[in-house]
Parts: sequence; structure tokens; C-alpha cells
Amino acid sequence: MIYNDFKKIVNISKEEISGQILEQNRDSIKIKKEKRAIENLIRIIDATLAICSKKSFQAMSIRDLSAESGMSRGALYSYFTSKEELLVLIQAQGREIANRVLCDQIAHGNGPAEKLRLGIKSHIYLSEAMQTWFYFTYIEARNLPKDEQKRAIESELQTEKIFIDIINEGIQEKVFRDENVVLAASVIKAMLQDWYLKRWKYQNRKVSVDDYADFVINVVESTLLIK
Amino acid sequence: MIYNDFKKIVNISKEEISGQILEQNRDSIKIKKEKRAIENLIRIIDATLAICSKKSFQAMSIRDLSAESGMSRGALYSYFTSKEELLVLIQAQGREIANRVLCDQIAHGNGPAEKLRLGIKSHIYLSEAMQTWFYFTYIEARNLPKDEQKRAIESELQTEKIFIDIINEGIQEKVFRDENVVLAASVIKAMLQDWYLKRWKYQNRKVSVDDYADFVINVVESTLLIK
DNA sequence: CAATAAAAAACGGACGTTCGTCTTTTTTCT
DNA sequence: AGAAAAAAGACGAACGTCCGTTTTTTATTG
Repeated sequence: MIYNDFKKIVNISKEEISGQILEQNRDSIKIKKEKRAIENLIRIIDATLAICSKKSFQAMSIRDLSAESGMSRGALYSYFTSKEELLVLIQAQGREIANRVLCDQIAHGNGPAEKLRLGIKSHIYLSEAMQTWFYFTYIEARNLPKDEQKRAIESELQTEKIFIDIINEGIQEKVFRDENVVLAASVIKAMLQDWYLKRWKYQNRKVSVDDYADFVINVVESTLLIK
Repeated sequence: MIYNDFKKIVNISKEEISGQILEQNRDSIKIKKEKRAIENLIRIIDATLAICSKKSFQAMSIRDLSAESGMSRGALYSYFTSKEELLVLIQAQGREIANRVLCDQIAHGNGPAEKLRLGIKSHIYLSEAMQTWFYFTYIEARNLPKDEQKRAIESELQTEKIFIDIINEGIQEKVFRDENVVLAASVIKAMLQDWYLKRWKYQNRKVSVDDYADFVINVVESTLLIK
């Protein structure tokens, strides 16, 4: 599996994502023409992610968003009903696609050892291709309304569950050591998240996405694999 | 080393921290009587951390802080000159004490293997005792002014440097495998940070601070130790 | 294919609110 | 009483949002 494959998946999905957003929010989005709506949703989301890689969503004003996206404040409010709804919209869709792509990828693996490697690689690749999106989803989750926060937590736990299941499978098949499964999945998740949370660090040090993925796999296999 | 030792260190340090803040900001703090100033600085900082464990510093208004601390808005401005300065003040002091305690602890270790274990345990214990503080420092770093942001990054890298040095020492002494040192230190840091960033998760699962520390040590030693 | 009418979308000024901060008044303490 | 600290209130700036108007796009007509 090569990283470039992933980039393609994500780029192709960009319109698809906005299309999904449009579908799921047909009532609150006032624009009739689908093509126009999708185009501008992409502009709005790109602008939001660009701004929020530099400052927090709270700190971003609708005026900032207007300037960055090149749309007027009034026009923006044809695409969402409130600033908070914009946050929810981006987060929900980000979680959705991340989870879907990850599940798709892992399904291709044969046996727990390969699935584990595939899960780690897929997640790191995906977070590389959608870095601003992942960063935004993580860092702004606390600004979500309570009910949406719950959904974010569930999503986080579900991703972890994927790894828990793989590790359990490996223990049953006697290819993995009988370690604390939940903790193992937790620290795997921690290492995966570091890649998109500390992108500046790895970029400065010229650590490639493959270097990092291989190293994480090495650490995990050292801990789990029976030699 | 027991966790309770750490709690004591931190609690004793609480007044000391505020004392340091007072010293270093004598010109911008308008209160003359030292005892009074220290008492209220503690109140202010505690209130800030309490509020910011639920919402962002940006979202916290001075009115919120006034209500939580039981001091008037006017009184608050006798202790700092601007909201931003309050943020800088807490962050800077938090970094200072964290770094100092960590260095103190590691100095007690003999040889790289023990130093590594000690470094991991110390960091996790410390972040447990000062959880809100660590969380705040991490999550609000991006809202700092540019120059202070640089200092935060330097501090992060310095903590990592501590682990880099230990691992290098271990490789030279042939007790550690010759892995990518920088990446090893990075993922260690990632696992350490997860403890205070995902406290809710570990609390729900009733994972104790010792369970977690031991597991991280296990993972790291599996990767690095020569058997 | 123009010319015109209708619909859709974008615009940007204005409103009410909330914010950080400053000034003035009141209280507290020695 | 007088200095020090706290409280109360005022102020302007900036915010999210709304809405009347203008511009752009699409549809209709001769």
C-alpha cells in the first residue's frame, strides 16, 4: 500500500463529502442548485479549516470566514443557520468519512497481524491526507454542544474498538501476547493521533509518513507479537 | 516511588508557584501585601483551570472568572493587566514547574534503563497530580501570542530531549537496541500525553495511574531493551 | 437569438448582545 | 482617618445574526 493511493481517495471524496453534507442538511441550506451549493460548501469548509489551523474556531469570526472564503456574511448564512451548526456539520462529516475509509481498508487484511499493520498504516495515511480535518476534529471537539460531544466520544471509542477486536483476535489465535488489550489499543491510538497533532514537529525533522508508520508498527509488534 | 509523594510535592508547590508568579510580575500586579496577593492568585488560577476544563479559555469570559473565583471584575484586573497576560502567566509557570520537577526526579536514576523508567513514571505521576494544569497548557497553547507559543514549543522539545538523551546513553552502553532515537522519544511523549489528554477515558475504565505507567514502560522496554 | 421577466444568490449595513477593560465609588483593614 | 483593595458600573469595540436591497443566473417569450 502506498500513500499516494490514499491521497486519491481523499481528493475524489471531497465533492462527495460536500454532497453528503448537502443531503443531510437540505432543510437548513437555502441554496437550490446542487452544483452551486456543493462548490461553495467546499469553499466554506476549506476556508474554515485553513483559518482554524492558525487560530481556534471560537476565535474565528464570521467576518474572518467571509474574507477567507470570498463570500459575504449574508451568503454564508445561506449555507448554515449558525456558526455552531457549521462546526457540528464539519465535525460530523469528518468523523463519518474517517470511520468509513478506515473500516474499508482493514477489511482487506488477512489475519490479525496483517490487519493490525493495515489499521495502523491506514489511520496514519488517512490522517496525513486529511491533516487539517483531523486536527480540527480533535482540537475543536470541546467546543461542540453537549449532544454532539457525546457523538464525538463514541466515534473515538469506536475507532479504538477496531483495534481492540484485532488484538483480541490475535491473542485467541496465539500470535499476540496476552497483554492488557484495552491499554494496548489506547496507546496505539495515542501514537496515531500524535502524527496529526504534532505535524509541525515531524515536518521540521523531515520524518516521512512512512517512517512514522513503520516505527509505530515496530513498537506495537515488539509489544504484542510472539516471536 | 509512590504516587502520593508526588501529590505532596505539587500541593506544597502551590503557594510556591503563586509566589514565583508574584515575583516575576511584581510590576503588573497591583496588590501590595504579599500574603493577600498569593492567596488570590491561587484562587484566580484554580478558577481559571476549573472553567477551562469545561470550555476553552477564549470562551471563558472575565465575568465567568469573576463568578467562579468570587472576585469582582475590577479586583481581577489588579492581578493581571489583560486576559491574554493571565493565559501567558499560567502557562509559563506551569511549564516551569513541570520541567523542574521532572529533571529533579530523573537525576535520582542510575543508568539509562532506570532513568527511562523513572522519566516515564515521573511524567505520568506529575501529569496526574497536575492534570488540569497539564491539560490547560496543552490545549490552550495555540491561543498564546506568537512569541510565547515559541517558548511553549521549546519546552515541549526540551522534555523530549530528556528522553532522547537517556535513550542515546542506553544505546551507547549497549542496553538499548539501536532504534530511531528521535522517533522513540516522540512516541513515548505521545503515550505520556495521552494520560492527561484522555483522562475521562481512563477514569471511566478505572485504569489506575500505576496500571498505565507500567504498561507504557512495558511497551517502551519491549521496543528498546536488549534481552 | 435577443429581450425581458422571474428566480436565486450574494451583498453589506444595522441591531442587539456580550466582551474586555477602564474609571469611579464603596468597603475593608490598620 | 487614610491607605489599600474590592465592587460596581460605564464604555467602546467586536461579535453573530438578520434582512432589505442589488446583482447574477436562469427561464420565458417574440
